Amino acid sequence: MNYWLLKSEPYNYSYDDLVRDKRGCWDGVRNYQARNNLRAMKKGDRGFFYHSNEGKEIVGIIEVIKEYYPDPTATKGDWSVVDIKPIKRFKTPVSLTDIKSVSKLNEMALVKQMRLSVSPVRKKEFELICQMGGV
DNA sequence: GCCAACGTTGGC
DNA sequence: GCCAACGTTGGC
Repeated sequence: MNYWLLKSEPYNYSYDDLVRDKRGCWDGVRNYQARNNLRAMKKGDRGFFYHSNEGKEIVGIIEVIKEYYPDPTATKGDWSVVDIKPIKRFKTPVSLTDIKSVSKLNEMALVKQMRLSVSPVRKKEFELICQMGGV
């Protein structure tokens, strides 16, 4: 199983919105590297849901429930989406500041490549952050 | 609101 | 194919 991190601005789409909807379609990605990461996702993979701009923290865990298919919101270009569902909300959200303060986590794309909206997470990083989140 | 980092575009 | 100009993201 692989692990991922998905960024969303909470005023566009928050973890609460995903919980309310029961499942969500991760659309609107317009960056090749992020798209390629979406395409590498397998059903059953897990990921973090990160709130950018407001909060700047990982708020919970999601699971990929449908592998990539064409982005219905794309009028041109070759873009993809996956479907996800919420798994568990963190007891304590893990902030970017927290992540930066842990040297083991400083290799994460979240830190090194700030603007990448869909990025891979290593198993050890995933497990450590779950612990930090109280899950 | 500012601006650094980075991606994209287009002239040459 | 290089690179300057421009646009966007997202932390601060």
